[in-house]
Amino acid sequence: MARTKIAAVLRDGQPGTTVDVRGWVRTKRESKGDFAFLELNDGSCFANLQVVVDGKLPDYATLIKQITTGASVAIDGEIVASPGKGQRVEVRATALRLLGTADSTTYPLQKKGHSFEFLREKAHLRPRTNTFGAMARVRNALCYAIHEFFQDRGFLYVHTPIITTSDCEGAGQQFQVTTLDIAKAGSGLRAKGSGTEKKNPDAADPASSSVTQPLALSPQPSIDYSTDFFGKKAGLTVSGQLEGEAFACAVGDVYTFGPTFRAENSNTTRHLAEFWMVEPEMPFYELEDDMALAEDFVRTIIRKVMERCPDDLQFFNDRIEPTLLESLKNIVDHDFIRLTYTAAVEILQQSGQKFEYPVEWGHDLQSEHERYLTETHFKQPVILTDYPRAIKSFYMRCNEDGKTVRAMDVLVPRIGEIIGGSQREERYDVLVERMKECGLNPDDYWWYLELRKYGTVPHAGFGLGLERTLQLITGMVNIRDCIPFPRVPGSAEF
RNA sequence: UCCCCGAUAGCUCAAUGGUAGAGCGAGCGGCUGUUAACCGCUAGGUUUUAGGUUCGAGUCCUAAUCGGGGAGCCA
Repeated sequence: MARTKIAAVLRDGQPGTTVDVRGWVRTKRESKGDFAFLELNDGSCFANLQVVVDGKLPDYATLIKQITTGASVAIDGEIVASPGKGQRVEVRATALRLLGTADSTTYPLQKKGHSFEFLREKAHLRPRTNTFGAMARVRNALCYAIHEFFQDRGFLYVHTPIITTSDCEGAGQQFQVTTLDIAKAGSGLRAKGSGTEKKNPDAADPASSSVTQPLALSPQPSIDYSTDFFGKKAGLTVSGQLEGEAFACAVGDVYTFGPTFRAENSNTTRHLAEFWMVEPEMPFYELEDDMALAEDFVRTIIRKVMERCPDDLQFFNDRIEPTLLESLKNIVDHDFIRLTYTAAVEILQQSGQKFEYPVEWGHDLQSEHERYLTETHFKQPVILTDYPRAIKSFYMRCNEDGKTVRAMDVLVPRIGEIIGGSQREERYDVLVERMKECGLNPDDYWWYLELRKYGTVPHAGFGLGLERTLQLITGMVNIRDCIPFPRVPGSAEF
């Protein structure tokens, strides 16, 4: 008999038919001597399958004692209508095989709730819990919806490199990739109190006195990268955008969807050192087209996950965030608010709200400002555009006012920025000037500039953080619970 | 990286500077077509680590480590 998944049994199982089901025991309720109930879960759906094990089965007394929370079993049985409440059908076991025990005195997952902090230390076992099983299915449904959205619209899925030698992607600190002998190269910045670190060569450089301290190895003046694997300094990608533009300016609408790495010492509920990002890039798009796509994208993928994972989302609504379904429906059903950065600053300044940081044109908006706009003022997602050029990246198209760029951020309640995008600067001369203005060397971007030198076109794109989207969709507070095995500063176990 | 808070039984948490406890989980027993099952009993501790103050420290002080929340960087 072929194994049947529990989702299929619960959805389609007809009383009178026989099945082979396998999975992990969530709980056992024993009726002395007579029979026992097993709650079986195989991850195929949120619900457990109730299995009734009769006391007359061979070796019942021995087996049932060894079947504890966490044990794995294979069961042949008959589907019967369930006389009890809570399930349409259940399985009456005719044969029971114990595949693996889980010693109840040491198995970490008990028949009770656990804190997420505790489960993060058991990342290999937490997918066996309600919350993380649901997260895995929602994450899968979300990724499916993302591909579907772009494929339906004729976008090409392109693979941009994970390893890059363009040290100048401009989106954050890179992890270094090297085959050089690290042991001889010095200690990382995380090594506290080591006297050797006092003479950091960057310490006196005002350009590096940003609030973000890189965790990557500090460059040693003596290192000759021409002897390294790629013949020059290499790192893990912080964005596939620049390479994405190369393909957008050749084969039309494209998107990338892959892992992204930032070696920033960010310790928040919204940051990971390794995360997944979706980056579409479209030729002949201007900012308005970019915004329209981004909005359609966010609303569509949320709607599809709601359609495909109703049980999982109901669980998140019941146990994690009571306003979840309401807020998701609000996003799906309403147009996003669109306004310029300048207009947003005016709203904030006239709000009468007391902010810890003052609102001033030219400064980037703080978390509290973004939250006020999305959670208090508009109570729905907001797309802000035309930010001051001084606080945005070099590749964003300059407006005629000389003060702003064609940038757009999609802000959502609870999470803040979920999408960052822009129309790209397609004018060669303007881009070169802008690079210099940002303190970059145009020579380092020679191939990126050639995209403007030869057959340049207006184009635009954006990036969406997958795990932040999962925070939005599931209501989970900490982004570390939205990725199977989180990587954050000081932590990459598993 | 900065600010704040925390670390006590397997888990979640109590405990005036003076004998370390509860709930849940676990083990055993009872009861029951049960479903966060229920009832009783039992076991379970170098109070994160290293120093210090004190007659005496889970409690006060210093440092380290780890964790959480907030901020910055950003997706």
